Amino acid sequence: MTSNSLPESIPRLRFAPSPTGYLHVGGARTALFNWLFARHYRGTLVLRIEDTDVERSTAEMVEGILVGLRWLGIDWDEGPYFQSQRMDLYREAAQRLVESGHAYYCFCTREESEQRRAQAQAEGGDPQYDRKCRAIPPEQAKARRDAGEAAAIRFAVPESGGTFFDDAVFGRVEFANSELEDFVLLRSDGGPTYHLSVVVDDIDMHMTHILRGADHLSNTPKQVMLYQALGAPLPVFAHVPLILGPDKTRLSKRHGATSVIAYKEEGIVPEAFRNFLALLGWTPPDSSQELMDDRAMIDLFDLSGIAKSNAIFDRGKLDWFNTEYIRACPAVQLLPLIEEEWKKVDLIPFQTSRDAMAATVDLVKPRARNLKDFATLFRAYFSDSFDVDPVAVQKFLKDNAVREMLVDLASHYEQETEFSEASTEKVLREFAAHKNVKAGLLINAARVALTGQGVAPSLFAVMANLGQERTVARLKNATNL
RNA sequence: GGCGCUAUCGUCUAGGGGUUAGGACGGAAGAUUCUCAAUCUUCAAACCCGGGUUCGAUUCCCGGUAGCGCUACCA
Repeated sequence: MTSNSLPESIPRLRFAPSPTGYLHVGGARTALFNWLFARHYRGTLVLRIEDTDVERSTAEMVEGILVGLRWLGIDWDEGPYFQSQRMDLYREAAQRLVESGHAYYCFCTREESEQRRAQAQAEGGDPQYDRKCRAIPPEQAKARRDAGEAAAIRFAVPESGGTFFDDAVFGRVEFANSELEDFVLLRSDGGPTYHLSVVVDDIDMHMTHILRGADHLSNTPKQVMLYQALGAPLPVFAHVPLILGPDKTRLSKRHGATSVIAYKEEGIVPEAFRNFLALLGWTPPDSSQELMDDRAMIDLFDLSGIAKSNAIFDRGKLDWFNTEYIRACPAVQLLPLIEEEWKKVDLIPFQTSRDAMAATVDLVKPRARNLKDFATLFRAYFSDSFDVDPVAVQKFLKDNAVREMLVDLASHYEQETEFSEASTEKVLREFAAHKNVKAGLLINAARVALTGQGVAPSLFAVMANLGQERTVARLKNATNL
């Protein structure tokens, strides 16, 4: 292990996912909190991959996590470190614990101990490991080891007393030691278990704050014992309540998307997702402040704002954040994301300049719910090949006389030398008066012909944006819808 | 089962010994009439239950209940 030479004033945090192939929502929120905390206090954020379970760890599994973090916009200062490359460290630590009497060799096979566990439980007894091997004298254990007998290393939990820690969000949490079994530190194959590798790494990497999901709350006393046995100071523990599905059970695939990438694919803007996630379990000092950019979240983030109770993932609220972000975001910033959506549907916009694209994005974005809308609902604003919503036709364009009036109107527009929002409106209203129909009738009908949709921005703004040529062509096409 | 944690509108939450219990999302109604998934206005909607402490508990304490978590040679 390296020696601790870092000033205490610089917080060191870590996000330590296991390589599950994708970044799930809960992990993303944990990562975000760590990131917000680290940035707020100008600390260091370390990424560490907990891949001690070799069977479940592949490069692709790791990549999935990184992809999720990158999309979310969470960066880190150190790492990624891989626990699989630090095995010696864990073995050494386990060895030291045996030597100091804090741990012992256990020769029970997994099957044996499981069998005895099951039996004890069946007899209504304690299902904990029966500590059989704890009684083996150290010299004898060593002899058996030297003879090549396979053994795990178990931590020797004190048989009485209690272990406590002061959690930054939950306060003091205390456990009776009798509740804790002699847990395995090092498997008989020489690989560390989670408890050993986390605390060895957290000590070695000088972590000052452990911000993680509350599912680790009950595990923490074991880790506290390890810190103590290893002679290391305790970091600040801060456990964060879990995110649940709408049915109040743990968020899982049953609830739909659990990978953050699924939200990218649904057209969610990363900033909006971050904002939404941050407010799941955290509230800024002014609780009425919900829409926040990264700067505001970083400035305001603090452990004191973290809730104790679990939160339910509310998709509706996420969509609201998303619409708010799209609306507030300048079109030029949105454009790269929108272009990705266009690519997916092979849409090549007819606009000849980015300024023109941006202007059109600005026109339609108040009605956008997600990025996909720009390639689907709003397709007609960027492409001449677009679908016409049959419901809209039914509602506004079912009358043949109206369709013909649109064609008639088109020829009026064709002759205009000016083609602005004001002039197009003037022409249409005068035309309607002539025909003795309500302007609204024509406006709604023209909307469908121009955009394929029953919902759109102000019609004349749409006309001005589309330009004279396209407006005329689409109106003339009204009889074919 | 044991242990731990939690409990305010449907959801995210604020608050806190005396409040009309606040905000946001969602919902409902209305306005606008050039559509609405835009905008504006209005409304409905909560302190889990039972004891205790107290002049007074939603708030503090205890118990219950419920939910979640942990209880692996997974992380």
